[in-house]
Amino acid sequence: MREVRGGTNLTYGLVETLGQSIVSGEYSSDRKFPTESELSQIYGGSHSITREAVKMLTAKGLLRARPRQGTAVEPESQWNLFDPDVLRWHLERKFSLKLLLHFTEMRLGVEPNAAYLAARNASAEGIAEIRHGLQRMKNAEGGHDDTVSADVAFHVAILKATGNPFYRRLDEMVNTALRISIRFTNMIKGHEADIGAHEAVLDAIVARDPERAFALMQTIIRDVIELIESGIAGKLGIKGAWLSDQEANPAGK
Amino acid sequence: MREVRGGTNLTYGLVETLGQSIVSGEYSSDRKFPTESELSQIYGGSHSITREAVKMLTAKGLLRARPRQGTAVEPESQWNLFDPDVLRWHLERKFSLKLLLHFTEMRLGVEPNAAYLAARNASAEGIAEIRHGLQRMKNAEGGHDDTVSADVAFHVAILKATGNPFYRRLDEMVNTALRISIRFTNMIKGHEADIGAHEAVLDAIVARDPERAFALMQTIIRDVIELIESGIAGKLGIKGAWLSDQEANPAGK
DNA sequence: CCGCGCCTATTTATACTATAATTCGAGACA
DNA sequence: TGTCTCGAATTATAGTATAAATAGGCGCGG
Repeated sequence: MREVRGGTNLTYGLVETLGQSIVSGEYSSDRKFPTESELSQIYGGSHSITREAVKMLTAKGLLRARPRQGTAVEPESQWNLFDPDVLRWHLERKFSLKLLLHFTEMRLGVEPNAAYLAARNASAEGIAEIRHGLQRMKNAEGGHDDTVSADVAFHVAILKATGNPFYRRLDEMVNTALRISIRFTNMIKGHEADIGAHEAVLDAIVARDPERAFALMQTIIRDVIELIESGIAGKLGIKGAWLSDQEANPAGK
Repeated sequence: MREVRGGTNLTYGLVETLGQSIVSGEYSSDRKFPTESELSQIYGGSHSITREAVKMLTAKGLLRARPRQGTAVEPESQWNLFDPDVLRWHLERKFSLKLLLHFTEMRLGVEPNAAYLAARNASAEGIAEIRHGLQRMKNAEGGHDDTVSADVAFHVAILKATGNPFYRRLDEMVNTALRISIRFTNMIKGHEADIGAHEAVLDAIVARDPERAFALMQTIIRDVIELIESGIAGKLGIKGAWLSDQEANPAGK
């Protein structure tokens, strides 16, 4: 998990404020974005601060700046979606089943294979961390820990146990996905994380059985996907306003 | 594929130069990095340019800047590894089987599932693009196209056909992985992309058979992984200097 | 001798002013 | 209607200056 440096100085504060406003849809690629000069007026800070903050957001793919055209929000297809800050700002976005589905489809690609690699590569420390995550999940069931933090800890420990830097770097993606997911499961009750299924994954990892770890994790996540797809199909009484993501329906604004 | 904006102005030029130098290991987290003032002297450009470039690299997780400490390269664990520029700069890094393995393990997580999702979600245009990629691969076999570009086109078309923005955004990761991979396969001859196996994936997608598409793509990539692991185990006559990645062996510097 | 507090120096952070460069849009001319 | 030129809009770059953060060294007291 990356140390967040927002808010400690003016530049980072502006990056945070603008980043959230962009990812949450307040500014978008089909609407006018303030010029640098306007940004300085609206948010305070000097021209230098504004330029530096705009450059940081440009580096993350959120903004583009051109002489005479000014500064604009890039289409979402240009955003660096795996950037830890961009991921985190997604938590400011209005809940949407479509977005949750996309996140969970990504988890479906990543996490079974992470479990597979963890079963092959995990060190003793790695396994201890997964075990700790599971224990936290059990504690959370009794109200002694935070459910989503515990779930995140378990899954992130598996990513780390892969020994692969790319998987490790997906920790923020999983964190964000799970925090969005909890909003969904809170809506529909009766769908808590299945601790037994998670424990089975840990057992397969400990047993150094990659294929089994893969299959078990795949099942966990496919179940979530089915649930989400049920929601999208209207089978769970979820309101239509939560079906689509903000860019998919710009006319709805 | 993202439009690359390096070199068109001083700030972007400096970002490109420093980014390459960092990712290729010329600057690293255990060695002194120039102060802003030194950067201005070494690379030219004013203080503003230097600050803006440093901020951009900070936004990508490559650098950190603190009063009095100066500017330093972050440990690789902090780098935004899925950042398109960071990925591209990996091509400047010395070849390493370990790094290729990491990339390919990531592909193993992503691409079978991309094929699965493409089989479920691909539009007619999406399928046409995959088909075009395959045709390019066939053309490349006869010397009428570039092998790696064609391979990239096929795989990226599948990512796009998923309809999922996260998968779509992994195009640079796959591109980089394949460009590194070609260096390996060029070393050991006799291991070109298996066009038939790729065609079978397309057929499964066209047939809307997700599980089959998944399995076929998984096989393609597992085969590459086995080959890489053979190389790592010394079974292919690959020299030891190419086994490890640059950060894994700082003492070897 | 060790720990704590204070001061100084180092480097980034911020502000400001000014000019240069890019590029879009409008108007004029052929 | 198309092309070219010019002016304006906005970013890009340069430079100067001060403020803020903070590391390190030194001195003093226990």
